[in-house]
Amino acid sequence: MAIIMDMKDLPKAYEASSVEADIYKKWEESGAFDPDKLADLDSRYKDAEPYCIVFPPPNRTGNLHMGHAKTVAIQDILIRFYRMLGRKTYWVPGTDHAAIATQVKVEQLLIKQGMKDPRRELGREKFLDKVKEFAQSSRDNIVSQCKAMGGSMDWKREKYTLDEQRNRAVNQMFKMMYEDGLIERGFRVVNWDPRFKTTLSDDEVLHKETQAELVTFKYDKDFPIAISTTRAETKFGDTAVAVNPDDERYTQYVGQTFTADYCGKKIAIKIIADKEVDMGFGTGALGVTPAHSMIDAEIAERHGLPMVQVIGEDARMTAEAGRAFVGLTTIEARNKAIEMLEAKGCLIKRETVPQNLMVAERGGETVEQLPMKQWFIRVNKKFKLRQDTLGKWKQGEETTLKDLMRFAVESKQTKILPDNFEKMYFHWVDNLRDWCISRQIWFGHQIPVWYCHGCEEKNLGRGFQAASRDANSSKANLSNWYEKAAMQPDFGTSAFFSATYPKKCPRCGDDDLGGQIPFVQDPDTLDTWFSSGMWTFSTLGWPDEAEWQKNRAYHPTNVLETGRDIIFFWVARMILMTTYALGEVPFKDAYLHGLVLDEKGRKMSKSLGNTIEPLEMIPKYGTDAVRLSLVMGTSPGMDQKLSEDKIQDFRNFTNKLWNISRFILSQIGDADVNEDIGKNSPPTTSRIWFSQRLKEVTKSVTNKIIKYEFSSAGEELRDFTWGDLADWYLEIAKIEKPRPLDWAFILGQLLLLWHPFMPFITEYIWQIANFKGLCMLREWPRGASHPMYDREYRDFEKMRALIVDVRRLRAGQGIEPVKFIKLAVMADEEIQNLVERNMLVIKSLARLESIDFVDSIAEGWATAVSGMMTIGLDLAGTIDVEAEKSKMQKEIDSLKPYIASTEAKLQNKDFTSKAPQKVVAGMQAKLDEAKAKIKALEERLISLG
RNA sequence: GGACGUUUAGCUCAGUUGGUUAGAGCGUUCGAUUCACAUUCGAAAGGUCGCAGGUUCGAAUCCUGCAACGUCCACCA
Repeated sequence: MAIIMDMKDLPKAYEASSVEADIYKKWEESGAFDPDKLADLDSRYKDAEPYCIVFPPPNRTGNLHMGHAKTVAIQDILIRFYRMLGRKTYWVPGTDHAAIATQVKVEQLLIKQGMKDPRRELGREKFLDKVKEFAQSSRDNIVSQCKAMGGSMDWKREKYTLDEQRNRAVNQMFKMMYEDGLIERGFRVVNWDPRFKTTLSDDEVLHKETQAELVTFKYDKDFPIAISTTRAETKFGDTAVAVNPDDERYTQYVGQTFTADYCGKKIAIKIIADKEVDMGFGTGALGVTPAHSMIDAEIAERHGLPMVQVIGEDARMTAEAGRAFVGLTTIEARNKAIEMLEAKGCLIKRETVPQNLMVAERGGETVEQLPMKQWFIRVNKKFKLRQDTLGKWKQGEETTLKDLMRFAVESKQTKILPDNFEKMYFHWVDNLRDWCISRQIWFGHQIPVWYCHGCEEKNLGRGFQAASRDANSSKANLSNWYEKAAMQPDFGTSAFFSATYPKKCPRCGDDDLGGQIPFVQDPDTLDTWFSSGMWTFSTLGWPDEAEWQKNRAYHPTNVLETGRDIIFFWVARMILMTTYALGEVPFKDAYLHGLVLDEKGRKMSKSLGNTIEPLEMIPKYGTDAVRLSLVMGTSPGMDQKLSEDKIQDFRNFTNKLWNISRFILSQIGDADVNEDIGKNSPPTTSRIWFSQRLKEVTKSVTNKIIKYEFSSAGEELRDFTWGDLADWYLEIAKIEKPRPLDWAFILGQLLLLWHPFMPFITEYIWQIANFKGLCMLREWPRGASHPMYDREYRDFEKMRALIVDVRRLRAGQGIEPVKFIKLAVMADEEIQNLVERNMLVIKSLARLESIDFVDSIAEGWATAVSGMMTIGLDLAGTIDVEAEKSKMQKEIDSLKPYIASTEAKLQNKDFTSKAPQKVVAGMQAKLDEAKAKIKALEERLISLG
């Protein structure tokens, strides 16, 4: 780092971009980011209490945006603060492979480069190589951007959701959950994204408001009941019509089965009674399509109805829809079916209704509901706990994942902040359905399950779906054999791991195929949130015993700090995984911050062109300014609007701090800042006041950071720095001239307090000042509440009021700021003493030639009246007496209603008896002051005639 | 359809269990430039706290209703 030896060489403006990289390097090389090295650097970290945060791993999909920058800024404040407080801080960095998001991104890049169907053209291996290459370069970007933001993570322990150790954790978790019956493979209706040809979890499906045509019809002319639908093309798959059991219109049909000819396809429809059916909607009868509706599938399950799939994975009609429809898109089929119904006279009504279309979160493609064989985590299933859990359940007791998730937050073992998010969390948990965890994409943790090829051969034609999508693994056209085998207790989990899958299939045996039986791994991959759900403990080494035990003290982590938008995706799933596997919560607090929006309140997006890029702002305004802009003026959980102007405002503040420091450094001069301590500077009113303010602000800021009130803490510090220190104490000190070591103390404390918010500039000045060691490792300042009603403290406020009154009077009378003029003061002895003691300061700050104590203000002088004194400024007879009088009259008039209403309150016995004494006394004091003021004003008016 | 949130100065937002005449930053207006900083300094103007009721000695704050905006959840087929 370029240490500037001569203070005079310090530039007038702080040049962030020329110093930040060197400072970061210095921190990193010191080893202070590594919790195990802290004790070597400072003995106070020996046996210190751990403080751990896992950094929400950014997706390896490109660069970081302002939301990430905000995450780094807030967490770095916490980490630096607690490190300075003496905690053994461990901030775990890492990245997320983000499965589908990354794969889709790379696919689009390759298409841009000219490929038509990259996956088909490259094949699984080569395509994955491309994805990995991209993921690696994303990772490098992410790391360098976190560093640019000043993030003090321990980079030596960087983790990746798709690295080997995380893969072991995923496999272990899968195995445990499978053994406990919580993971199962089932044939169920799932959300299917026809564009990317993969399943989606419920949370990855959005609902978009649209208009749809609701048609009311009969399957054919002879069918007794009319139904309504917006999806006529699915009706080939109907196997029942459901009516409400109380609906008398239809009771006669319930239990009967009719055959109908629906647009050329013979269908068998059973009439069933089900309470779910709303009698008031449409005809009161519901066509049940078990294969293409989760709700209908549930009804079908209750009534034992068959399932007929009429839409395929390509979102086109299957052969089950009949020869005339097979191969049509859903929209084509819908229109054709409606036409045919109309032609046959079966169409009763067409109307337009609002409808929610299910759409993929990524890509916006319409999501189909199809029956498929997939892997699920069963959230409502009872299982035996592997260990004592959350202080409520004993090992071996039964519960459900849902109950664990609920209790973790209900018992406040995890506190969600701000707490209104708890309500949303409970609502989500209570309505949670089984989580479909298998995906038909290539990038991710492959499901750790192997199938017997031999058994597959025997089951040709009923192969599982993934194979047909996978050009490279046609041989992997495997089986539903697995699930049968899995039901055999002796098969159990032995097929899970590549090293341990059975060489001999218990079903086929060697003889059937005359040799070795090849086993093939399930080609599907896991939902990316499966691996990120384990992030707090998989990053600490689980399930590798040695490393996990070494890091055990960091878990539960202290706080999970992340954007409010991923509370369900991530926060909830971490609670699920962790309470299940460890019996404890993943983090004590979950602090959620709001989204960073553009200045008009819109989401930032590349397509809108309204993004503000951290990488452009940092060189332009400095990292510290960017960090402040993301923290100040925000409150927990609330979205924030960000503009470049705001960042610029905070750049101005960093420059203010720079110049404050530059001035103080010039006062310190050559003094050795690390040598103490002769006698203190004389205890003036200002000095005592300032040192009390410093302690008071320190205490308050400390408490606020602990309570996650970063904005409030930062604002208090800013007001203190800019207002109390720069505007007042510094100006006063130019006259009172404190000793260099007192200056050094003030500068040191100021830098320490600001360090968590503005690490770069504070460290830089710390080094310039030649303070000992690194700012980032010094002890956090100790504060104190200032003694209430302390005399010097109040004296200073009076003096400040006097100076402001004079300035106001001068400005009001248009007196040139450079001109020194005479002041007359009418006040009691106490005030006179105060003024005497601080004569030089007051004269200088208020630009006064002299101050005289008088019994009355001379006639040609301008006056200002406060409750404690009346002052007069010598205007050398230029004053407009009438204007002066009317100004005073106005002031009197505005005071009178206040006095009247306050007196009324104080005479009200209800008030004086019920309100606290402090409030009554305070009001009385204010009233007395106002009365004194009005009296003085009136006297002055009389003296002016 | 359900839930949650927001509504305070021209703009962005504070306002901590109800308590004295509601605050800050930016912007605006007026004035200032050798002396740490014009990325600055001094001063000023600007608000019936979304609307309507209620509770209370006292409401921006608590309760009820309404409105506007926003977010999340949800397949009345």
